[in-house]
Amino acid sequence: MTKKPYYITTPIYYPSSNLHIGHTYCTVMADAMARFKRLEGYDVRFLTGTDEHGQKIQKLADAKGVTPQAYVDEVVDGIKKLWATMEISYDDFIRTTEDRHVRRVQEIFKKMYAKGDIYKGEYEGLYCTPCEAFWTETQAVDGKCPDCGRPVEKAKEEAYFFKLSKYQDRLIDLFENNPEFLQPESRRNEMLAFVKQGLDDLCISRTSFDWGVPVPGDEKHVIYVWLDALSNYATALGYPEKMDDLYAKYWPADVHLVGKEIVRFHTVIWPAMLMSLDAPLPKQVLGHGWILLEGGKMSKSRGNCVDPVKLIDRYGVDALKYFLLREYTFGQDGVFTNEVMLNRMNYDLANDLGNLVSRTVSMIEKYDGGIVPAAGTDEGTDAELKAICTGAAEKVSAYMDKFSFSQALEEIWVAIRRTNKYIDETMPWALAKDPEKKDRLDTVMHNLAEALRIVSILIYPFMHSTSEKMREQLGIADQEIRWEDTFVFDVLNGNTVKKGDAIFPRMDVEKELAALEEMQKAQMEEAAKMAAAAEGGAAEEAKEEGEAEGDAPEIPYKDFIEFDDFEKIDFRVGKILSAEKHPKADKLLVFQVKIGKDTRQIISGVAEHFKPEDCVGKKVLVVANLKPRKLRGLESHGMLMFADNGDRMEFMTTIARDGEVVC
RNA sequence: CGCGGGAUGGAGCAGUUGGUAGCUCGUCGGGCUCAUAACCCGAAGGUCGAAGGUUCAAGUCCUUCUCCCGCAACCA
Repeated sequence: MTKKPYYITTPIYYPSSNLHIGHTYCTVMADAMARFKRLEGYDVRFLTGTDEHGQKIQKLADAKGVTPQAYVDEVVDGIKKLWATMEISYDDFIRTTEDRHVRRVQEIFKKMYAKGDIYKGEYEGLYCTPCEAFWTETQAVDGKCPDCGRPVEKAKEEAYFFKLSKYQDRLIDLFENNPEFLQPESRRNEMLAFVKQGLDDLCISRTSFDWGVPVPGDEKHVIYVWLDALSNYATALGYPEKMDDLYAKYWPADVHLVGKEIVRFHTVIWPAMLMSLDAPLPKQVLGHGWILLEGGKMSKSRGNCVDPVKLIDRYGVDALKYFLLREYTFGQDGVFTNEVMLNRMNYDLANDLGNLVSRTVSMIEKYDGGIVPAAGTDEGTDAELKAICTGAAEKVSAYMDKFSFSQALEEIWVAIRRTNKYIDETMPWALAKDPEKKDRLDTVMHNLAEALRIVSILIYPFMHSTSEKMREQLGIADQEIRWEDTFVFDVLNGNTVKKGDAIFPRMDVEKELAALEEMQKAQMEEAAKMAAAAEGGAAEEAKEEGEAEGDAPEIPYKDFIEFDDFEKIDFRVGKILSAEKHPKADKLLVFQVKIGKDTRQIISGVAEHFKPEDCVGKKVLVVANLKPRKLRGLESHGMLMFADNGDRMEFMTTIARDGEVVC
């Protein structure tokens, strides 16, 4: 009998820094699904990896004074270690810098070129000369380079384009006729709207940096991120050079699991690429939500980042995995707090499951000398217990098919709670006092052991170590774990249980919260230190603390300017007479600033950082001769100076008198 | 009218194709002592953001509105 293939992937992560709990979340889901499908009897292939090219990596490496390869090698090493710690059961880990990938991406490029879907054109964008970087209109903050803050200008460079627009109709068709292709459904509508808006051809090469896969036959170009990165799902299977082995078996992928922020690339660009290649499309793309912290996204510079390794050290892999899978509903954002996590671990793992194992094994040891008795005659409540336990697997499967991890686990816990209840109903301690009821007592003990045996199989895909611990205590560690064994009861007989340590010790939530807070404080202090170090010039130190998404880019020094240039700036002390919100902009504050005899209006984008009333009366540093400019209808005559650490801003205050010159 | 998401008992969330509103925690009361001060039972508590509409029937479909949250715009 040949097993049905099942191919599941995570995104390939960008190793610009260490990963946080969001990446962990995604990978844990993929792992649970992979393990689940294996247990169900599928021939599973689970792919993860890293996307290692691009300008950002090149720059980070430069700043650190190492080659890009050396830089990514180190980070990737860390990522692999994390996955080892998380016991992630991937079958393949692809790195886009690997020869197998580079070669195959070039083949893919050639194929698409031969098909006529790639043409050479001109890429027009905003160019920052010193950084040698192109930015889009939206990336460039206010006509300035987001990296160095210097002005960008419109520029063109020769580039290759993919005729994405050619596939617009087929993509619309895909979304409209294959509701399964993209889940959850809300995302599908979003993408459909996006595609219907009209698609631009996609720029797929760059000449402004060289850390990438060279364009075959035109080596001053490197292939730009998406063509390179998305291809991994196929190149990892050998496509297009070796199609008869893994590719033949596993493509098209059953599931690409991705974060909601990259759904677009996976459901528009990737399918279009495959259409161009005349290759089958993946069966499904699933966009999961984000794990948010109270008060917004995680940010390492704020020090409020959740470090999965620290949580694992403290609570164990299984507890963390359980929490992630149980607490959040797929596709939706969820909020992470230590308290929620600790409570979840206590209630479900320690109280319900751990305690159940503990009390059951104790009783079997006490009443039956540790030997699990054979099945006896059914009575009263036994049938219901059996029905729930043997029926759980089917329900779990149904939920797993929908990627409803949370509900799948809930279903397992229904069985666990029912088993706890069963103990109360049957009152073994009372049975034990009456020798005539020994048969009944044995039956109860047998049934409890059976229930736990089934639970141990059900939880295996989610918490395999815990499953193994349970099976050890139940005395069935040497038996193979098979999904079909959850459908039957009455199989244990005569095996010896052995009480061990609590599989999930109950935690003192108060104490743990305090300890975690302590850790977090240390983390924040460290972050602050790093920031200080960076300001002091040790920019490369801070890079270690940089993070993947949503982080402030690290700030290199600007190029030298002439003294003449410096002299052009007229710094003054100004006193803020009044401040109010800009009526037509959320982020702007309108200040009336007194500089000596002169009072003028200055607008700053700091409404998120200060309440207007808190600004009044401050004496601050002002650039007085900046050319006036209108901002959403109001004129600004100058610029207020702030210290900015990325999250928090401070006025550059002074005790000097307003109007005084700063030199 | 920039795009999108959300609004369900005190808190956090589930609610598949429309058919008596569920779960966990918390609260109150009770039971039990095998067990990790754990377990079990019962109760209180919701006009499912508001208003209309479709339907025999709507948290679930349609329209309008209010309020939150991302992203986008404004950040001299």
